[in-house]
Amino acid sequence: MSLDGQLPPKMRLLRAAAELLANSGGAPVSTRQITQLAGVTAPTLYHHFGDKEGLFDAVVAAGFEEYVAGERDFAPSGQPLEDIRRMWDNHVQFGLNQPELYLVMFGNIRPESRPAIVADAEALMEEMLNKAAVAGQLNVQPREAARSILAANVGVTLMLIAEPASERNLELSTMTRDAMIFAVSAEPAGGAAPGDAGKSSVVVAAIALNAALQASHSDQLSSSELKLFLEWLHRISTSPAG
Amino acid sequence: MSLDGQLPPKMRLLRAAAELLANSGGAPVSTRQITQLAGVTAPTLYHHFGDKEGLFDAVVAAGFEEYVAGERDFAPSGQPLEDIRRMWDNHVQFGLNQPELYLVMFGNIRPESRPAIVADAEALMEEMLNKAAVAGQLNVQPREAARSILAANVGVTLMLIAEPASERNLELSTMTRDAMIFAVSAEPAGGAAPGDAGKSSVVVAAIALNAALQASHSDQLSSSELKLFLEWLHRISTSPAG
DNA sequence: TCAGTTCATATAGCAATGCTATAGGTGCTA
DNA sequence: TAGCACCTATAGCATTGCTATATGAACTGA
Repeated sequence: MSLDGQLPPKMRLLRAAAELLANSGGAPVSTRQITQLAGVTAPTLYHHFGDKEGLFDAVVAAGFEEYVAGERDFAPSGQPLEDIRRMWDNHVQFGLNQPELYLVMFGNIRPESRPAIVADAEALMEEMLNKAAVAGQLNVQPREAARSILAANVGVTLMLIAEPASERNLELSTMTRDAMIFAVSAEPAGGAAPGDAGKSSVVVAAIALNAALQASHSDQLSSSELKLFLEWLHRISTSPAG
Repeated sequence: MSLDGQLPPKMRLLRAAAELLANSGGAPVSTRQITQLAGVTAPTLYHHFGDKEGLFDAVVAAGFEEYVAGERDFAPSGQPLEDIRRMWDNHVQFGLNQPELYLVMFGNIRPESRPAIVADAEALMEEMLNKAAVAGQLNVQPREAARSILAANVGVTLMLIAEPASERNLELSTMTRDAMIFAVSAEPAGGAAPGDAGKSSVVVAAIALNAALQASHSDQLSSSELKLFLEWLHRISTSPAG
């Protein structure tokens, strides 16, 4: 029942935890199950990982590597928004392929304590959205867009995981995905802009400018400065004289 | 330390569980804490609720009543989509006001076992969206729209709960909300339709027709029938002769 | 009035959980 | 070989959810 007898105990613990987590079918996984499968006794676990949560965090870190690899492993298509779509789909697929791991990563929410993984995922998406912003394809700041899209992405994935596998309808995902991307994009395939339809191309240009500044590592506008900047631009673009 | 000595033990257990849950700050709540605060011993709990989860479900049911009351307690504005916005905001506010309860209700996801509460919330939103559909304001079937909007709504609320209270930015909510509502609505304030911009008013009319049939309690189209129906309509509306 | 039945609560304790105080190897450097 | 740091095991603690069993109370039918 022990796992790969010759690996170091730390690795065996990691693998055992990952395997049990993946096959637990939602049931909680005990430290005793893990240590037994790893062929190790309890203090070894706590020596290496401090906590049960510490061990799980380590498993999650490995899972996150896999997730990030999936998010990066397609060549940039040159159309950043298309890449965002693929990121979304990859996110959902990762969640459905490894629901237990996904739930540990994204479903273990506690008030006022955000899992580090969420911040990382946001950064990943923001990075991609920055390219869209530089290309003048974004309606809002990349950070806000990333947060919004990721929130919807997580929500959809959780819903799909919660559903019986036979009833899962990926249309929920694609529909929500396109809605979110359309909402943040400056140039929809159809024509007009969403929501407050007054958002002019000046705003888009300003966001693109800020993103470009950020990409060039030069001094950039603070969020409050950008807000004021946008306000001025908006006033100019809608003034009778302008 | 006991709670309202004269209420029946069942009620005392419910109140004790609710109170501990609300003030636990995310820490797990034990049955011993609950029974002690309720001034009752363990078997009483299991006699009335069977399970710890059974007790929590009962607490959730009470919380859900409150939630539903919030969702219904504003007069229909005559603009269903505006009511959907209020439902969304009420949902988020409920989550932020009672994060622990919310997490038990919507955050306790397990693979392939969807909390009953989610289905109820979906039904609630679908009901409202039906009015929009009858009014010809919907781009997709009410059920799909409800699922999509609710998924995003839950995702956003979970994100906001996970954030430190000081950093919470409700713009994330309003932005995502408007994006989702815009995506499912037939007549955006601006002009064109989202995504596949080819969706004609014929589709909207068909959805409105189906919703009206459903509301009138007469025989309605099955989802597969509707799909075929829509396909025909689409073919007609895009045919050279039409 | 009183035995019988049912409901509701208490006593005491079980198995499983996460975790740890303490001690025992094991391999290195001096 | 002595000393030292690192890693692991024995054994056990407190807490967890839960229950087998028994006791009390309230009602029912004769």
